[in-house]
Amino acid sequence: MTRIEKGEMMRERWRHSFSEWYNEIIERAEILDVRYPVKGVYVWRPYGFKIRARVVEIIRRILDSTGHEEALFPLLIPEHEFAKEAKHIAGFEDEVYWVTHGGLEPLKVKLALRPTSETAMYPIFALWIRSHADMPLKIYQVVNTFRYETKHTRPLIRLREITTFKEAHTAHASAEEAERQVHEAIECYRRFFDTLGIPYIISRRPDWDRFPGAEYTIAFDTIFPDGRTLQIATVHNLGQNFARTFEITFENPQGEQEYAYQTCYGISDRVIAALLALHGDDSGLCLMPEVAPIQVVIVPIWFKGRKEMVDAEMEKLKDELSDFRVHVDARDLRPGAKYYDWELRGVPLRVELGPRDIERGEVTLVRRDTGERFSVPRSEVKERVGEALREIAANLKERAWREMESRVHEARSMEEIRSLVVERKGVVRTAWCGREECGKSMEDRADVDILGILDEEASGSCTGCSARAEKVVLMGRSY
RNA sequence: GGGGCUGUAGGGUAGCCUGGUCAUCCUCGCGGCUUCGGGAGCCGUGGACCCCAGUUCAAAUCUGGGCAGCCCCA
Repeated sequence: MTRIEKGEMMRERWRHSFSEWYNEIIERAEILDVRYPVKGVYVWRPYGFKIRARVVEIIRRILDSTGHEEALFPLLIPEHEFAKEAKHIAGFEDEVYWVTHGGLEPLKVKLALRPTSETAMYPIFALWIRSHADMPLKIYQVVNTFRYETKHTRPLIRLREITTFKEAHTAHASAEEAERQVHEAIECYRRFFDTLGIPYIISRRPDWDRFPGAEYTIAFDTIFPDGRTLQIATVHNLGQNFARTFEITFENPQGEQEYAYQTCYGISDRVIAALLALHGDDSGLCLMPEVAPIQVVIVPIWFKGRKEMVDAEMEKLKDELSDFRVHVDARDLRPGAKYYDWELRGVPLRVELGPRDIERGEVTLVRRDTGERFSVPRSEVKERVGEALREIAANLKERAWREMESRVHEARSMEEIRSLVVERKGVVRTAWCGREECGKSMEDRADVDILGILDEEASGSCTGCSARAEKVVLMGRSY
């Protein structure tokens, strides 16, 4: 049996009862406690929180290295600022939480809990920016945001409190520079998802589905095992829309006042949902070594009369592996119970150490992703563990990409689109004439959304109206 | 947006239709002894009817409301 076949066998329930798998694993692996008594908000447990912290560190590293600076803006936004940009508020008004009282006293100015931070940041950007020399301004923050979701909430996927919104906001002295910033943001996010081994499809959202107040929106989507897509990142070119509203002006080199050109982009908790969901299997999580709180778990195999010898060796082994995040499981449980436990939690590599290994001068390694068990000489353990972790990361990434690509289909008729998506086969690529009216009609007739327009040449005729095709679009059902 | 289902120890459940005994079983927690190369065994022990109101001699069970969760459709 090949490694790939072995891995596939471990994903029956993951693939066919994904929703059930997801809910169960999130809780059993101690990522979140979903029992908090408010709808759509959840508790990060220590193990999940460590994963979250690693994910945040990766995006920080990427943003810091590309000239972004971290800041922190307030959670509360006064109503008069929030309401300034007409399209923006229209897009959010039915999902904003309002603080209306201080104690028993009604507030004179209602305060919104940020659903996103444009209207918190931009009045201040207007104070910070005076000349072209103050730009580019590239600010980001990692914060919680609130949205009164009316649809079915799901842990990390549809939240009322997004706990880990990584939002960046930039301002530039020209439209061209803002356009370049959009591309830089896309490259940053590519690196981020590549590091996490999360596969993605990049597309431009149709005009009727862009961010409220944006000129256009570029989105990253991934595909879950149930065939539904998950938006995992968006990048918006705001043009001068917000700058006009918030009077973000600067003096250009010619000495004239001009409105700033802005972009913003963000990634929510959903990236963690994707990270956990896409790399799992029937035994539980399968964490990328980069974000695993424990990369290597050492399980001692004790026998009567030889426990001290095993423990002594185990201490030495732990020191030898100190370059990695190592945990020694010295609990008074049978080894098998520990194996199941750490597999559920997704520890990428297990090291078993018993009398037999010690006699042979070896240790036993077991890979979480493939289940392979093999012995390595004790003298090479550090190198071999490092090598195994690298292979696991590469395999997880490759497997996730292969899995996602198997859910992308070509369709040439409305019926084909409909049946592929309804049968939960994933998403479809199809040709479109580019007219909004036709696009919306395609969505209605197929009962499937147009997710985005791909950056590809179209050929043939539009699947919706038979006119000449201008675009290739991605259609599917999303979370 | 529409519809359906559910809430009983930390987790999973039986009981509810047809109101009445010490609320069932598995898992789990704690103490102890023996064990340990894929979920250990034995002994002892601990822990629950979502909340508020109503009906009734009597409510986990019936009725209404609230809160929370799950599923399906748009």
